[in-house]
Parts: sequence; C-alpha cells; structure tokens
Amino acid sequence: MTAAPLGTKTRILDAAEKLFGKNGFEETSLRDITAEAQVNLAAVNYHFQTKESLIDAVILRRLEPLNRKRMEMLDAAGETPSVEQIAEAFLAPLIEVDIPNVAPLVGRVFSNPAQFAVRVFLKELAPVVRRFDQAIAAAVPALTPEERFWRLHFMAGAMTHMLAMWDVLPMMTSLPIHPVDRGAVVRQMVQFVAAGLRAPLVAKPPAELDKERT
Amino acid sequence: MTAAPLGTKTRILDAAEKLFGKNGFEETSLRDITAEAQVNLAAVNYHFQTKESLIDAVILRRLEPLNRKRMEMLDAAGETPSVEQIAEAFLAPLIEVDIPNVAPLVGRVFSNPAQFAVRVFLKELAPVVRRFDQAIAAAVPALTPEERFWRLHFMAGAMTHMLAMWDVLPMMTSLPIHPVDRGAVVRQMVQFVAAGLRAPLVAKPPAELDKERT
DNA sequence: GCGGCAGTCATACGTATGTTTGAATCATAC
DNA sequence: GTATGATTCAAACATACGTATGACTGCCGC
Repeated sequence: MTAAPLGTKTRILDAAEKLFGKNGFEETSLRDITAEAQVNLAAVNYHFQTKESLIDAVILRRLEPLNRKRMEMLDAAGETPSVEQIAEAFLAPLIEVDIPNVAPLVGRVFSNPAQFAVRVFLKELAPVVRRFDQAIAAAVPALTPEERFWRLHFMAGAMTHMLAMWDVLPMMTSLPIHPVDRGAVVRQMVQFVAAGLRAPLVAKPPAELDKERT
Repeated sequence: MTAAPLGTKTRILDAAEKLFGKNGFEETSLRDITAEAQVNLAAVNYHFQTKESLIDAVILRRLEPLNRKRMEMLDAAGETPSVEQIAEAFLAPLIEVDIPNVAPLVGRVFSNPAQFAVRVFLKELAPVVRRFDQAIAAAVPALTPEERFWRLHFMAGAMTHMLAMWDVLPMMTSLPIHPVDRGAVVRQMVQFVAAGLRAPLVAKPPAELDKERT
C-alpha cells in the first residue's frame, strides 16, 4: 500500500520542488517543506546545509536534463535547423521531461532575476543561450546580433509566462482550457514563436531615413 | 537644494515601488522601505494598514494609467486595428508612461501568480484582456478563441520577461545593449509579436489527419 | 556482542519580520 | 493662544524564520 519510501533527501527535493513552484522560494519556509515531506526539520540542513543551496539543488536537478534534451533536439535537427525546429527544440522538452510540479518551478526560476537565480542562470543557461543564438543566426541570417538576442528572449518570455501563469490563466477566460493538453499549447507556441523569429526586420528609425531624404 | 519634500505617503509608495521592483515583494521588508523613504516605520501601517495593501497600492498606482493608455491607443487605432497596432498599443505605453523603476515592478507583478497578485489581476486586468482579445479576433478572424487566448498571453509573456529580466539580460550577452534605448526594444518586440499574432494556424493533430486518410 | 557512524529527532537559539502602542509634534481653525 | 485632529516618532510585542545542538536510533563490519 505505502509507496516506495524513497530517501529522505529525495523526499525533501520533491516537496521543495512542489512548494517552491506553487508559492515561490522566499514564501516557502523550511518548515512547510519538512511538513510536506514528512521529515524532520533538521534533515534539510543536514542534507543541504542551507536553504539557498537547497534551492540550487532543486533547480539543477530539473534544469540540467531539460537543457540536455534541448541540445539533443537541436543537434538532431541537422546542420541548419528551421525556425520551427529551433522553437520546438527549445519548448518541447518541457512536455516530455516533466512531471506536473516542474513547470511552475521553471517559470519561477526564469522570472526571478534575484541573485539566487542569477547564480544558476549564468552557469547553467549561458551555453544553451549561445547554442540557440547560433542556430537562429543560421536559420535567419538577415538578423543582426541584437535582433537575435531579443527574439531569443521573447521566445523565452512566452515560455516562462505560460509556465508561471499555468494555474492562473484558466481564471482569466471562460474557455474550457483546463485541464489542458500541454502538447497542444506547445504546438501553438511553436507556431507563434517561429513566425516571430522570421519576422521582417524593423524599419529603420527616422534618423536614418532622414539621411536618405537629403 | 533639497527637492520638494513630497508627502510621507508618496515617499513610501516611491520607495516601495523601487525596492519591490529590485528585490521582490516578500524579500523587501517594511524597514527597508522606511529607511529608503526616510520615514518612520510606523508610518507605513498608519497610511496603508498592512503590507499587503501597500503592495496593492503600489501596483495599482502604476497599472491603472498604464492600462488606460493601452485602451486609448487601441481606440485611436480605429475600427479594426492591424496586429502591429494591437501589439504597439499593448507594449508602447510601458515606454511612454514610465519612470525607470516601474518596468521591473510590472515584471514582478506578472510573473507572480501568488494570491496577492491574483487579487489585482482579475479586477484590473480582465477588461484589458477582453478588449485586446476582441481586437485580435477582428484583425485575425481565422483564429479560434483558444488560439487567440494563447497568442495574447504569448505576447504578454514576451513583455513581462523583458521587463523582469531587464537588469540581468546584459550579463547574458557580450553585446553592448546596456544602457539601451527602450523604444528600440519595443519596436523589435512589436515586430516579433505582430508576426506571431498572424502566424498560420497550427497543423491539425495526427488524430484528425488519420480521418482524412481513411 | 560491540564500536562506529550516518541518519534522525526534539528542542532551543538568535534574529528579522509585520504590527501595535502611547506619547510627542505639527498644522489649522477659532 | 489654545484646543483639536491629523501625523510622526521611539519603543516594544508576538511570531515565524533559518540554523545549530546534542541526544538517540538503527545498521554494518568484525
């Protein structure tokens, strides 16, 4: 009857992941976590020393396989992936890798530029950003580096917003979108993002047009 | 020499806005705020009763004119605005209305689905969502309600991500994008979002294609 | 059997937080 | 000038938090 008891350490990670995702990092106390995990309060400091490094551990446990999957999909798409393939490589792993608690967590990580998230960002995310930037450069050569940079982050923003708002969005519409097939949303998002990635360049600002008039 | 002294209440709002934007709501203590505002600790409870309603006050002071401006721009775009006009009406007010502290704040509001943010969401944001949904429906009639719903929130996500990550993004690139002309970013985003809004519909899922094969 | 040790536990410590209090100060009307 | 109401102030309150401690438990090698 009782499920496999799992290690204390894993139970803490699971509980923390769930509560961090639902309520945020600072808003979740170690006592909330240990209660959810049915574990003694001191266990978290025994296994993870400090709350901060528990946060890191929770994030890294999920972020690492997620990003590996992204890289794999991008590699599998060949020499010069299309924008659709780029968007899908970036977005689809969220569906495949996941259990339900993870999505809100990812949303929280991306939408928290505070120090504790930056720690993880730069080490874990920078290579992925670089790799996808190169792919976009190959797929849409007309883009300047600045344009690639922003479009990449617009894509990331669409994703994070969906994840972070997952539980709230149903309240903002009368549509029966909950519980929804996450795969369908990803298809929509791939479509949206792909079109955005290959959008025409912005018109030159008035200052430059002036030169042409003279 | 000394600037106009402003009321205590306003100084609290300004300080809270600045610190909430920089560090988040829960991470900012009332003592941080009163120190920044050079005001007695008790003043915040005197003027705002509780921290929670201070948060509401800070958000509403900015969100309300922001959304009014959005509505105005959408109205000014005529009967059936183009997707570019829709995107611009949604995004441009952030540049015009703003002082620098506000942008991070908006990012925090949108990326925090916790109760305290939901309180504001549903009352203040629902009419705007409805209005823009109608505009998208008129501009891209082929979209189903679900598709409109998601594309609207992809647009919101690109915006929030940019705002929330504003201070962090420069660290993720070697490009000299900081300090950057915010108007230029908005032009990029309008371009991206407009293309996404009028992207072709998603391919039918395999299940429906099967029917055509039989 | 028993020593050693990783893991668990109840409990406590120090501190930071939101909030309250009651006296002091200020402004304004009479 | 002084009474009155609004505002500011220093100080305290209760609570919740992250962390630390020291005793206890169960297990494995010998």
